[in-house]
Amino acid sequence: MRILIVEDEPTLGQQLKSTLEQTGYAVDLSTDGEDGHFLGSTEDYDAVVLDLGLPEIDGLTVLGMWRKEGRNFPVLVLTARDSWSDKVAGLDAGADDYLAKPFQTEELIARLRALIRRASGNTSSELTAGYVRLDTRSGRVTLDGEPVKLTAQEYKLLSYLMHHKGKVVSRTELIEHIYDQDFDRDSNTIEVFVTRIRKKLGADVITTIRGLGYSLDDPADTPRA
Amino acid sequence: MRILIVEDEPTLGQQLKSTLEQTGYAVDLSTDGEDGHFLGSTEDYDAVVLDLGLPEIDGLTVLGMWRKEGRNFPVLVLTARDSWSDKVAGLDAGADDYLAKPFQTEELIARLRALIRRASGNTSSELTAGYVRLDTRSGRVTLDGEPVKLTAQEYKLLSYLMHHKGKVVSRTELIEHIYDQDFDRDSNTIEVFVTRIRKKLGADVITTIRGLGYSLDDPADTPRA
DNA sequence: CCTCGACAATCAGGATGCGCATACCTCTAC
DNA sequence: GTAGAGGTATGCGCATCCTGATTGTCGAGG
Repeated sequence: MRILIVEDEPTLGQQLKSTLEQTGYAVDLSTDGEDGHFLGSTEDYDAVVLDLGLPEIDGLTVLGMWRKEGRNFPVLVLTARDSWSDKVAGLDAGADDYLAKPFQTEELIARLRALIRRASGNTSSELTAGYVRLDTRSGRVTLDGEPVKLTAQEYKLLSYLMHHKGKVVSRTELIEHIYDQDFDRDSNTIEVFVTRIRKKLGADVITTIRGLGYSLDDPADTPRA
Repeated sequence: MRILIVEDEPTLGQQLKSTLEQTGYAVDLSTDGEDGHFLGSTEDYDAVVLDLGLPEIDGLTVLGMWRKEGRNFPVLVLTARDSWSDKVAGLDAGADDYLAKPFQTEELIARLRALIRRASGNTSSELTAGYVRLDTRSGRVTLDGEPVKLTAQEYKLLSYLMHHKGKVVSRTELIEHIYDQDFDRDSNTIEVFVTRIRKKLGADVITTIRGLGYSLDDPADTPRA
């Protein structure tokens, strides 16, 4: 999962970035509205953390522009001001959630998790597909009830696929959402991790669609032929 | 739009109900968890406002039960307690948003609006023509309900035709859209793939218009000749 | 009505390149 | 130093695509 943070205060921004990275997200950080808007318009994010009190361009304006451009990633708005009218304005401008400074980092993480989960149409923090079960909250994966040990990257890949269950996900899409901005796109890492995951969870969890990408299917969703 | 409010405090509940009704919603009000759970399980709501501090059954429990039952209406949680851990628990239990008491009614309305808007943003990505069904999201094709395995090129060709259902598509147009940039135009690949698709989906899905190109027609759209 | 030319459909063999697996290297953490 | 993880490099097998030849079909004109 790839996150964009737009936060003008460098210390807070950096702190957020590293916290989220430790949690397993790929994070891009932008410190002003213009740059942030550009990134959000050109790159593909799973969620955005947006500070309203930005220099030059107001956060609300940036948000408005994104929505006008058709960008529909979930946006969590940070606001220093505590007036509820600002919050309402934010929500009406297309924000999906907001958080008033100061806040607990745990809460930010929980809200991001909820946003991403919701954006993928899931209501529970548990994702399942066949015998595989993934708890986004605890970061645990079980196969047929038995806990399975996945490495960080394996988890990220599997998590992204499970959030987009049933969808064909291209290799580039995976790379874009698992790694941040600059990463060597000509590499076979994805294939390698797919292989490793298959070794741990069974060959049939991830389906290859030759020439298009990968797909994770829930047998329950596939009406028998 | 139909809303369910589960709130044990009668005054607040009634006040919310009338406010929301003035805004144009149809509102059901329940004053305890058990009844509220029953309503949510049996009736069909567009959104639910749920107080966490309920007698008898905890709001979190109710929410958990709903989610387990597969109910996926958006839920906005009300909490008197201000501890962030409760909020985190709520979000992880499947809440879509929360609001801490006391709150401004305007804010509640704005958030409900946002929730409903978001929930209705599910656009299906299915194209159909006769017995053929193509889901652009999952990249899957079914014929009369039966899944059909197409290769990448077959899929691209079919997809393009279905996106331009009823239109006559020339061979050059197909080549230009399926292959990138320069491709040997003197080649009969398109014909080959048309043949293959016809073999898998039936000869009548793609009509040949001699000298012009191909066309994919939906029998439903074609008044009988 | 038949013939002929042009266009379309089909078939099969061979090249391509995609995806898989495995081994190898680097880096970090302990 | 060791162990585990992430990433790179390489060879192989096979599904998939393309090519080119052949067969089939349509339609106009004699």
